[in-house]
Amino acid sequence: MKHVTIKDIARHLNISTSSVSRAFNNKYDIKKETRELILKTAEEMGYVPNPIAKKLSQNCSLNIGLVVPEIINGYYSKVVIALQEFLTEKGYQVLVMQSDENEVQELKNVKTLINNMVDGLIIAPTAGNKNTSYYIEKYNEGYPIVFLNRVSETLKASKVIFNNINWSFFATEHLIKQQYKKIYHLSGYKNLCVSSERAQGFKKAMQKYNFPSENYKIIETGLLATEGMNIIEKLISSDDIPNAFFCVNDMVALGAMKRLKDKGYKIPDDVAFVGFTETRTAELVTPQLTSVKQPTFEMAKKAGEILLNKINNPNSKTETAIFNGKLNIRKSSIR
Amino acid sequence: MKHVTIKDIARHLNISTSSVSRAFNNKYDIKKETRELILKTAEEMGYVPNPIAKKLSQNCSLNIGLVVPEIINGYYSKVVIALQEFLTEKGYQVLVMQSDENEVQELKNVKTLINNMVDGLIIAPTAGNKNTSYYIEKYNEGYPIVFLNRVSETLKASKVIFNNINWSFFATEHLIKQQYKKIYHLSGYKNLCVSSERAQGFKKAMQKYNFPSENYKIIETGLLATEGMNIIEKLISSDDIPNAFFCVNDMVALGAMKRLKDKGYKIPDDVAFVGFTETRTAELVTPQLTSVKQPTFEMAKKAGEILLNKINNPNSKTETAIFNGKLNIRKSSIR
DNA sequence: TTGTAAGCGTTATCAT
DNA sequence: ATGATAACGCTTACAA
Repeated sequence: MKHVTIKDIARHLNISTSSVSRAFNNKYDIKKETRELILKTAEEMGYVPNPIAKKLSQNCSLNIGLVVPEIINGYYSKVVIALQEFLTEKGYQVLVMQSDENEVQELKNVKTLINNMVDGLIIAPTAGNKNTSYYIEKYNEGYPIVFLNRVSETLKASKVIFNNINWSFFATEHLIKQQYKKIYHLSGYKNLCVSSERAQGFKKAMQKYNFPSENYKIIETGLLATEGMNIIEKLISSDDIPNAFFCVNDMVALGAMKRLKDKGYKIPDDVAFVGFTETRTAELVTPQLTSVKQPTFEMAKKAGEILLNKINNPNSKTETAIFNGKLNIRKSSIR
Repeated sequence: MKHVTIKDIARHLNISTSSVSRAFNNKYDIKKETRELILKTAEEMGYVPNPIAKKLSQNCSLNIGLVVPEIINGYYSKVVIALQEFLTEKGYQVLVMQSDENEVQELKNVKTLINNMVDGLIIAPTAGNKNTSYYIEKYNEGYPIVFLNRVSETLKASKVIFNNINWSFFATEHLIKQQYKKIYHLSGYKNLCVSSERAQGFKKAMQKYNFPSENYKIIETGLLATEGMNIIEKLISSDDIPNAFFCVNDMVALGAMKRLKDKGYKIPDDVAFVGFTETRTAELVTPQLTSVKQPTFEMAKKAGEILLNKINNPNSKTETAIFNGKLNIRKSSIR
């Protein structure tokens, strides 16, 4: 159990610790044979460098902090996987913390990670923006931070975001072209910027195609399947079911669809559905759900790239990457 | 950006660093007023203790390593969340690494975490057992490790597992009592112990209720929805569809169910389904899927408890916790 | 090419 | 109650 240290090796070979250190870092002058001897002995003695000590003396941790709203959400699992893959390969370790869609927890996470001396942070914020000013303050002090998703295009910081407005416009347009005449948008929380952007895209399409205002509606729900179910109950009881729903995400769409099916509605004949941010479940339900797919892996990787660039080059400029997606049309929305 | 250190405070107040340290640790003698003065000044100066230095000098990291097969799987997301919650409260930080169902990656993860001086490890192994001997070697050296799930009851190490045999027996029994006469089990990989245990439970039920051997079958598939879909294609083409399927997990069940529905089969009238390890999707499909629910949060927490106990009391004995679940009966399996 | 020694930010054992 | 000081394991000027 006792860790072998650089000193043990030095003593054993009757050389100095600096030589041993050099042998491992291989960037100062050192004789080839000495180096090889050291490495060989180290191997034999079962030496493993102590990263903690390394961090302390180098004042960098080779750790990156990643803060996500929730890991159980397939989208963010993908983000975690993608960043782990990308950053591990670059020699970094990813510390993941999840905020549980809670701003207080999120701020705690960020502070914990900063205290643990991560070299940089990737933050996918939860709804609300109470913490933004704190993050921006850190950002302006030069702390390497990249925001991912759920931040406004106008935020003055490096970020990777999805073109929500355009793609919800396209998704809505698809429903319009399928001749659905009365279309409702189930939106997420108002204070979540991806929600409001998707609502904007929806509205834009409604206006471009001159929908009379009684034929469309934006209804604030949430992000969970149960919330999709609940809103359907309400709409049914007020006898207000449209021909089609465009939903802020797949979970809401799936919940709403489920409840309508249970009540005897036929999908897509009675009511059509389009979701957003494709989940694995979209293909497992009947009918399969039309949805906007985001290039999640690419977006996460891009965030990693921007962050590493900032870490290695502190004067690098603020960088914003905006991604486009793809509308996967399936049976839930075609006549 | 420059971190304020204990030294800065000491210099500023014209006292020694040891006093400052004492003020924070509050376990050595120190005068109340000095302590308060120090804490106040520290606050003002924006002092934040450096955990890296602390780790180095205390030779413990207050980090726990958690290795899971894949984070995108809802089951393991829950494990991550549960352990994060439990361990954070106890003052530990959780480093999550995922193995991507790959034994080589898993071994790498474990070694990375050990090198990073985690105080203990919770390992939820992937399929296969190439690495087991390495883990057991470490375990026997006294390294605190707790295995979670997917390990055999006979493994000589601390572990938290689910009673797969009994609960797949109950799940199968439920189908039998619903009068389904021909029942197939879609099993996972043979070398994954939870798969073989669930297959055992299935077989036990078949034998107890004297099913003739032509009326049941164990078919090895995998753990993914696509694998459930594929096996249905095969069975249809060989005209070999039973009255009911008991599946190794929900994803396989959902995939199989989807494909059968697409082919015009009625669920549960033509074919019934029972899954395992309830997913959120189980309630979103039509009909809703009957499934065995595991007490995931409790199991994860128990693993954390056993681990902390081992860390704080190195002589504590090997401990095994076996959990029971609940069969949530839904429409996919009732006539 | 190698060794010496200071330093990273703490804790903890001595003295005082 | 407080202060010096060594120690944790490693890196890195600087000297030799």
